[in-house]
Amino acid sequence: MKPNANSRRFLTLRRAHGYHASMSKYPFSDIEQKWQSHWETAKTFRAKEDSAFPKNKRAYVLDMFPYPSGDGLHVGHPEGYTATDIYCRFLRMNGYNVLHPMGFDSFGLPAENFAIKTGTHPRITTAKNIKTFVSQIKSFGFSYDWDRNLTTHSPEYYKWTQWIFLKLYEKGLAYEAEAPINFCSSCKTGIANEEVKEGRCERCGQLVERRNLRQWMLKITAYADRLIEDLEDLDWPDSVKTMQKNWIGKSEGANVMFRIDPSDNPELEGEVLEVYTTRPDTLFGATYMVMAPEHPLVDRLTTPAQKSAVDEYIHTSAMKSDLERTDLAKDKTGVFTGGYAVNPVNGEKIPIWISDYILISYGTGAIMAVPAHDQRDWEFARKFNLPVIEVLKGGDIDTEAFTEDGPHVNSSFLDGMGKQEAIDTIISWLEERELGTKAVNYKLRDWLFSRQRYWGEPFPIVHCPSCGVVTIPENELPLVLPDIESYEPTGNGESPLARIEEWVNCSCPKCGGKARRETNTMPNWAGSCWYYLRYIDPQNTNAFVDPEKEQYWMPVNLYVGGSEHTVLHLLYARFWHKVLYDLGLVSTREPFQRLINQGMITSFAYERQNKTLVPVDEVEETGPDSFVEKSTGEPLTRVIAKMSKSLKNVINPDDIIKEFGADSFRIYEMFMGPLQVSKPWSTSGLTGVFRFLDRVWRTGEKPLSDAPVPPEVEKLLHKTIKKVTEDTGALEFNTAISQMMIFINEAYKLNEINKDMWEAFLLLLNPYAPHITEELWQKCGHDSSCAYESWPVYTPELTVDDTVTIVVQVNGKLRAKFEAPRDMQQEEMKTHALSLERIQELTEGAQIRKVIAVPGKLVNIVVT
RNA sequence: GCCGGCGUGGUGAAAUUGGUAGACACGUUAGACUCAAAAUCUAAUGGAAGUAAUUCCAUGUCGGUUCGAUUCCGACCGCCGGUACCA
Repeated sequence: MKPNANSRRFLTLRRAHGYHASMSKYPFSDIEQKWQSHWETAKTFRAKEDSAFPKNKRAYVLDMFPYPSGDGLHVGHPEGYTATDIYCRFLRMNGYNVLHPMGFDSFGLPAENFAIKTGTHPRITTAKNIKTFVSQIKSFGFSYDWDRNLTTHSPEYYKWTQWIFLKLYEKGLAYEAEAPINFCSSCKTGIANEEVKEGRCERCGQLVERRNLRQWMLKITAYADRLIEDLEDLDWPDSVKTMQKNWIGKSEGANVMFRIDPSDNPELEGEVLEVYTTRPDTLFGATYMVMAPEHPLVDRLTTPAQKSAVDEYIHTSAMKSDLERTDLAKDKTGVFTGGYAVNPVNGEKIPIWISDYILISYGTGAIMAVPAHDQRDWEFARKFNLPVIEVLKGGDIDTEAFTEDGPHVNSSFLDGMGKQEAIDTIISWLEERELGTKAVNYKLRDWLFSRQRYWGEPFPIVHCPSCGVVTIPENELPLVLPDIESYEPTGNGESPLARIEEWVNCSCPKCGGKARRETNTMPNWAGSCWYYLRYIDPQNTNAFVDPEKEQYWMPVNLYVGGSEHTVLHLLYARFWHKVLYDLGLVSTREPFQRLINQGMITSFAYERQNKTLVPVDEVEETGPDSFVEKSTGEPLTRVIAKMSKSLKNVINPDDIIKEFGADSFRIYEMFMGPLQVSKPWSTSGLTGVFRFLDRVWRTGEKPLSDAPVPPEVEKLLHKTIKKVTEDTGALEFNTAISQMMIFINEAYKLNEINKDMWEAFLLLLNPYAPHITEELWQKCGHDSSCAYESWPVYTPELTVDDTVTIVVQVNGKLRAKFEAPRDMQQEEMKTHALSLERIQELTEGAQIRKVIAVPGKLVNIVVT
């Protein structure tokens, strides 16, 4: 998974504010190193499949693994990782057996592009980057079971990626196709529709062109219905479910056969043009047909008189990129072919046009146009003066197409019916006469599963002149990626592997004759489609996962990652998982039971009047919320933007840890706001949590004793336990932290600290700030880690106050307050409120219409 | 355009089975400590008026429901993310 932003050293506004963490005596650096190496050598967080834990006391908590880019970790990564780490530590202390692994999505283009530039083998670059990532991730003190670490580029791992591909192939879900694909001339590779952003390559920004190349495709469309249906039972955000549904884009309608009129060209006798429509009920309103320029019938339908115009149109649309084709959307273009079709319901002869607003890849690549009831058809008809026939009453078809429901007119046997009834009727009518069928279409296309690249999994496939496509036997896996001399693509669209003669030429596993290996490699998504299963049993050499272990841990109870993977990664992984489920290889229908998208960490940026952005180092703060550009003095507005190198607002986590410590970093990222929303980084905000931890440290230096806890502090402790327990379980870390701040602000005022109270607080704080709390726990006289201590419990009676403040309102406005016992009854509240001097003043002379009392809250007096 | 999300102090934010708007934190101001500064500690801090008690205004805008709306409903405005003629 690729990072969105790149980390780079950045001098923060911290110095301007004069705050420097090293001025304090809290020795975070020593403590953090000490405990990190303790956890590592003691293997504190190793997960075992211990049957003593019942199923409901096991938790699989997963982070989306990173692509190990050369830029290292940026501040966005640790946000999700910290959240899951806090949750895991919390669960362990609550008696759960927790599986919490980390690994690397280590095949991918950047390492290969670097190889092209420098000649360094991607394996070397990747290993180096992973080393950096591991040490960076470890510096946060996350409680991963590092023994389960995996990398998708290692042969031990991709052996099983290849093995799963063979299963897909055996099931008929992988096939070859010669298809026009998006080709990036800069990456020299084919790319999926999903990787084309606004007509440009998502990775390099190059305009994408179309090319015909032989490709491997995965039949994800065969699972479209189940991918929609099974969303139902998942504990995922509704927005993600909706996006996946929209992406799959199921629509129901009918395929309708239109006979081609052969009167001008006898060769067309018996030829049929099939269209897909969601509105077969409007068939009587079809006044023309439109085919995609790429439609196979275009050539034969075109009359000699129209040939030059049609050829030219086909040529221009082929030259257009997808971007241009869609950009010109508002202004419809098209050409008449000269051919005619016959409307099956009434025998009318209607002209056939071609236009690039019809996509060859959707439906049948041709439509019947009903301009009265489809806006696109309406625009097209208006431009080319084609007739418009109203077949549903209710709209004004002179101004726009009417797409709502209404009674049918001009439609013979459908007249008077509503939309749904007419659809059902016409479909049966068509089916009886074999002129059409009910049909379902999806926006989802099959998954283009090959890349003409080096740094990916080789396909376990051989092409034999006599046997055709032959799979490599399972016992010969992995098919190892060979070393090569040059990483440059061949330019004709083949992968660099095609140049290694001794690798490409092989013998056919079936007939032993001369054969050639498949030279495409798998896309980056392949490895990330099943990594969560391999963590369960990463060393297994006999199977991709042991079934018993799989059943022990699956499904993933909580999956946390960025929303950029909402559609693709999550859809692809669900697809593979369902295939494995159908093969009886995994026990759950879905891989990820609960999903959370963490928000993006953004940054402040400064905008000129003309909406251009100024790099942070060019900005001067002249007052509260007022900023000017240093060089020009132009006033600037502070806005929120993504971190970017050019704006110089990228934060490097290493710098922050060095200056403030990992515990501060962890708590700050959680304190910024709710996990799910995006929030701007502010280093000055970080000082607040640093002060909090420093205050914890100083409180820990006070004498510990068994001195009685003042009653109000004891109550505060129990309220804090309650709030932190509830909020941590609900992943509402920001409010839990705020409650712990409230507690420490009181506790540090005491001269002596009660040991039991202090230990309870340390355990509450431990998931958030594991290093400082381990150290303070040890100072309390314990000689082992507190990672598996029992979570503190609160006494419910101590979490509520005996007296509450009752608010008195007059006509809904706050006018007075009084203290009352928590259980004061409504009548007494009313009497007391009305007796208050202030209220008597305000209600004097007025008529009291009504008095409302809400126990424990307020009294509202309505007067006129 | 469509789909999804979000609009609260100078800043990050809190509070919703409808019941004290602004917890906690940053910043700012004043004070203590200090030769001085930093750090630390104490206090104040939504806006306006008033010596004060207190009053008025305030959760994007307008309207509705209600004794009472940041919370529910309707319309609109703005921002962010996704998507692109899917017949």
